[in-house]
Amino acid sequence: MMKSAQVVKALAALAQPTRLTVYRLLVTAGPEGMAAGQIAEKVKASPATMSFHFKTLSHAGLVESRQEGRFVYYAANFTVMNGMVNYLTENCCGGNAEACKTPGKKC
Amino acid sequence: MMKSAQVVKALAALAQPTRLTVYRLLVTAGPEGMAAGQIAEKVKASPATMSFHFKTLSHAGLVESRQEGRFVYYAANFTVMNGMVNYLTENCCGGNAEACKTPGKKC
DNA sequence: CTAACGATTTAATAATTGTTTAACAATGGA
DNA sequence: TCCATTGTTAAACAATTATTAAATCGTTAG
Repeated sequence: MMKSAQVVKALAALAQPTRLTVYRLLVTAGPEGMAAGQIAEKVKASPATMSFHFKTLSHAGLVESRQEGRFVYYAANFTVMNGMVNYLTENCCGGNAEACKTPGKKC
Repeated sequence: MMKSAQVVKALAALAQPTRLTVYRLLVTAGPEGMAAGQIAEKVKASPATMSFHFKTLSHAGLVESRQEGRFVYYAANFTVMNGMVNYLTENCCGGNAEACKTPGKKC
């Protein structure tokens, strides 16, 4: 089970428009990821701002990076996000799915 | 489809230790929810602080409230969280599940 | 080696967020 | 009605966060 502090960190990392866009971009890109500059261009942010955001996402464990020549590639890591979702939905309705009267929710 | 701004708001609402605890408490409590004071006692926060956090969660659409006598009951609303999760995982690996090499991830 | 390119770091600033205290509603029992 | 109970609101302050500009680090082509 993921620790509360790590979940908070992951949620905070995604709770920012630029980072949320970046993360979704990387989710779509798949395991190969994208180069930092390529992402920066897509989201229209300066290199320094991007580095700041990448650091936040990395520190939260949501993305991983690898150097390839002069480029740094970033790729999404789904493990933390899955852990986050599981943490949030744990013991829904006291573990009793039938008690869950919220329409559209599959406990 | 949920809008980016709303997803950011929901993520930000959950990206705080006290609010995350409160939300999980309400997820476990189910549709009946819990009284504000009962929650405050559980998470050891002052009434004013709780009101501030409830407002943040409500404004994000993550919880709903109803008055019952002198008590205000709060209950989790799963629709926004489901929308949030769908927004995050949309188009994983370019929509090609076989391209998803991340272990443990079910695209 | 030198210069250009891609990205990160640092320091400074502006904006946002969380907590506290005190004052203010609203409800219901005596 | 009076008063205790339950929560919310408002103002002030400390702490955190996002952005910018300038300097720096690594890599590779010439």
